[in-house]
Amino acid sequence: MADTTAERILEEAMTAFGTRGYEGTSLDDLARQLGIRKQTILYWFPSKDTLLEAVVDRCADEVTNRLLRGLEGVEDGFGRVEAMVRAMFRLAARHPAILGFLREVARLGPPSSTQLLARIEPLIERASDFLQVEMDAGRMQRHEPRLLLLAAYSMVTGMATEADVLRAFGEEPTLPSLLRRRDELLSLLRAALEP
Amino acid sequence: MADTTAERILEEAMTAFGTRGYEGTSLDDLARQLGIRKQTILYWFPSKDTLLEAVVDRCADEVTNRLLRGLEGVEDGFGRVEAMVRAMFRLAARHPAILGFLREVARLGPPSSTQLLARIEPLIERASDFLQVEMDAGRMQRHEPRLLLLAAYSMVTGMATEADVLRAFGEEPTLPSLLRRRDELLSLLRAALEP
DNA sequence: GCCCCTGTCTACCATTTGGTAGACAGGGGC
DNA sequence: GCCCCTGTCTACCAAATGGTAGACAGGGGC
Repeated sequence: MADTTAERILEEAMTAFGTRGYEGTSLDDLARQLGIRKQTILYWFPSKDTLLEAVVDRCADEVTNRLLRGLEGVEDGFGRVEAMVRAMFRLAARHPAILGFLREVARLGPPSSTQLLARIEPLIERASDFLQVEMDAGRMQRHEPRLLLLAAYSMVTGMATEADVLRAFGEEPTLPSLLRRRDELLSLLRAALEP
Repeated sequence: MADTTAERILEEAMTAFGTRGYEGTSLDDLARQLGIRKQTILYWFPSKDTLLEAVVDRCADEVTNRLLRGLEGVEDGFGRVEAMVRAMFRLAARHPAILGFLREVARLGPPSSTQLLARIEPLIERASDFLQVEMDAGRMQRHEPRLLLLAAYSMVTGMATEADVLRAFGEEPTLPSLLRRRDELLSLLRAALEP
């Protein structure tokens, strides 16, 4: 958020990597978009790889914070699932490229994907444990917790991004449409989870 | 399938584009992997863009055929949903890169994404109509048909690909694991759709 | 035997890319 | 006033990339 040069570079790089891809983004393009020279980027981040690592870290932080804040004060069973979905869609609305970046990192594979996942794994663990407890207590229909999470994650990233695919499915990349998609996804999850 | 040079190039290009990305794949790499020279590729496909278009067409054909064949003879309500999911997972098992390629095309945006979607749209239309009929007849829980399709599509591509993400969710990229993911996804869909 | 057509290759080329070397501006410490 | 440190820039560079031009091998038609 601070308007330092390094921050501005990170922000723009995340957007660019998330939309045009890592290999599809040249340092010169990035610099032009920022109104600076490529060498200034290389001053702050000694190589393109280093820049990617930094963006990954920043992205992990943002996702983590957003999810944790979304969960604050929400205690009951399905409410917590709903809170997480809402948090992710809020993220997608405010910063559309971030989910695209997540997907790009997954595609790039190690070492970036390993780095990102190491940061996110605790969240997965926690969510998985929570689901297990709820299911054991009979407050949710039984499913494999981790696979359920994977399915939910796929749905969220898919439904929040993929502008062109959306168009084929009759959706416009607008905010009201995004909210409709969120509500539909919640309705699906509710049908699949509530007893 | 014919072992002509053009076919071999298309096959290898789909795999490469789907795993390393379009910009991440150079014609020289591609040629090396095929044991030929780059100029032979440019003989069959006058430019990299042209090659991409051809791969998109081929991919659309393959997905269409696979889905239509999967649906043959399956008439009852949820059975058709299940048949489509099974067909997609069969595709993923036999040709893992193809779903990655779908995703890559979505990321690349127009004109490739437009081209692909124009070919697939009839399928979406048909599936959407079918779901609407089933819901109207009370044989399925009510959801927005097109959004439901989008969610299902996202889940399938997400759960069938993303090897590294899978690892974080405790899944190995093996065939038995793939089948477990398929069954879990079907169980989710069943819970959300059957009355 | 000759010709031409198809398919692959060698030889290049201009542009782009990530990265290095070093000039230079400006501002604070002393 | 001088120094040094920080941050940005100009000037390059070697490698890689998509693409062009054209040589060449071989096989079928006649």
